[in-house]
Amino acid sequence: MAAGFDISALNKAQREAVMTLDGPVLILAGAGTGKTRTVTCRMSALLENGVASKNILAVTFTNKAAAEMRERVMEMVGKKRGKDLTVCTFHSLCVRILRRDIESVGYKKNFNIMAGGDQTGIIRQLIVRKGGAREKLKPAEVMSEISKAKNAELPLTGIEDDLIAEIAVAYQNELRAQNSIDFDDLLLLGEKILRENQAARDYWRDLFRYVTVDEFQDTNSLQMRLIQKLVGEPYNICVVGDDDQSIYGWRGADTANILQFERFFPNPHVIRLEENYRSTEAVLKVANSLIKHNTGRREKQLRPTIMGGDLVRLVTMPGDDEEAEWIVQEIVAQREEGKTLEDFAILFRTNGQIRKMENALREEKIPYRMVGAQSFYDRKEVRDVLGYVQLLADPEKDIALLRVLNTPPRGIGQNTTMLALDYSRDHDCSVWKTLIDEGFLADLSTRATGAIAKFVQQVEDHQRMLVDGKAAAEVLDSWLREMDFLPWLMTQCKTDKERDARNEAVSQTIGDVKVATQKGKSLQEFLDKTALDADKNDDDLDKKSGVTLITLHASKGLEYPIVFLVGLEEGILPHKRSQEEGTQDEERRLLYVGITRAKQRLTMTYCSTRVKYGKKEACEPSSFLPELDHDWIDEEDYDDLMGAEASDDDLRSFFSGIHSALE
DNA sequence: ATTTCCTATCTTTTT
DNA sequence: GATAGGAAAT
Repeated sequence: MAAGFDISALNKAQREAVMTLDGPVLILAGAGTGKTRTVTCRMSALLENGVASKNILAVTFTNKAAAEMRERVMEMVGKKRGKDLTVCTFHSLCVRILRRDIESVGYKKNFNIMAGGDQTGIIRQLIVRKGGAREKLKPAEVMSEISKAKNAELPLTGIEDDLIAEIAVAYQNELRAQNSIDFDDLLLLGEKILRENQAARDYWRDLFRYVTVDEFQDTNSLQMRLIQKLVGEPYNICVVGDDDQSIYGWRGADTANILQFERFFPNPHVIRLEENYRSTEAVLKVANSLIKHNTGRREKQLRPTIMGGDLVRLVTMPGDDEEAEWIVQEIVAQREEGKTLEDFAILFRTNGQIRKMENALREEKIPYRMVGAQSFYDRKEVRDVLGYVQLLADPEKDIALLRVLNTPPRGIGQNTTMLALDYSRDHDCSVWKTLIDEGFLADLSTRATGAIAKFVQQVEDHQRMLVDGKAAAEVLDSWLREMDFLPWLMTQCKTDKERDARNEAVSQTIGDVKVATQKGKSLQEFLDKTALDADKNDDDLDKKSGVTLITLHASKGLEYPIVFLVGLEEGILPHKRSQEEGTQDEERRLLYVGITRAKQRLTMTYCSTRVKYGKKEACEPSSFLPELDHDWIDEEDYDDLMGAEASDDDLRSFFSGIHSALE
């Protein structure tokens, strides 16, 4: 028996989960109840009981969660035995299914995954072309309608708004013409293959005999259907979830799936984990008092194992400046008590709230790490570099070609680009083919043809270097040098900080190419991975030290000794939009998730004023605040706190500041 | 064709 | 208060 796998360390319910290996299992795991531990132990138990690692599949929602789960199982059973485990997201699972059999649903094998900015770009173009610009149609709205239709298995033509339907159909045609699919197609086609192609279904069912789905409350109906197709008798499926932590309703997640589960997979073994090992009683009392205001949830109580604890603090701030400054001061003060920066997390509802906090931290020279801000792969310079990689792999991918055609500027402007695009459409060929087409070049000015010839030459030269066996990363690097990409990029930057960040991003991308190709991956495989790896951040987050700044959404599954939950104002949490859409329950769950991240200390703040769009506006306290159990809350006011501290702590730290400055 | 300067719009949350 | 997209100037 491998070390590290100790069943006696588990409680009764957890042990039951670990020992029930066959048949459908539904684990209802409240926040902080040792869910990950239970699931990883259960997977180790499967291995202990002789199930081959290649027959085990665990599906998660983020790549990060997948990596973490894999690592923890490996720790328990050893690298060798866990080697062939499949732990991945729904989306990467579907990529595997599609790579094998996509031809049976009418796409070519070397399909392309369309995500992020490229997707928005296509939609934006189509909005302009179809005349949606004057209706102020937003790409995000169109995308969300398309996504809804796909997830509900409805035809795009059935979208209610005629204009959006038209754009949606055009969008799908565009993707099809590019042999590209988007995130939703990934699931849609994966499910379709499993449904229609019996050989494929048999193959995957035979391979994955034991399936685990993490964060089950976040599955949408399409993912649910996919699971159904993937898991056949004897239904060795285990799902883990908590309806109180369902915060992705806007992406189609449906807690009804937890109920559905019992219909699709008969007589599941239901196990409830309600004993919380993470937070103090005070934190849990407040969390429970909030969540019980939601209707239609499975009644459950998180039972504390750590009794008492500091009262939850609720501090009223005059404005968002003071909020940021005060929190930073708190961190400084508590650090002196021996806490490390990694113990602190600041949680907020919207990304717009980050900046003030960042500035305040930087002023005090406190390092911080950010989660859930802009995705690495959505950065302009990274997508440009990836565009060039795509060109090396296949110049007929129009989107990539158009993206870098004049980036950096090389004399192929809007006019020429539009002409090329029209020509390629008329002749039903790729833009690349157009650029090397005599018939097209004949009508252009010598200046334009010269610029195009030079570009085409570059592409061909570097493709040849690749064929000649030169490493892809080197080819890419020399090409970027040849076109003075970095110098040009630097001129686009305003600050040194920006220059550093972009420089770093570019060299990291080149490094990523190097690593991937050294591992024997093709360039196309590398590009696929980047498309799915939306949660990749600048550096490995865990390696970075400092205070964590994180959105409530991104914080799910994480825990911190000391949590600041900021901006508890009506319109922010609950978000203004949720009132219009009637989704306050989800906002309440979001706050619940935030509260239950805290292990020891929780401080919530709200501001009487906040700067929005550069204008100071008055704010109301969040309507959730009166719902909280005030027996466990200590209400404080910024002015009182500062008044009191100025005569005491503040002065002391002021003088110690002077003291250290003189040293 | 490219740069620069102005203006309208924006803020949920993400695989 | 940033940023993207458009008009005007180079």
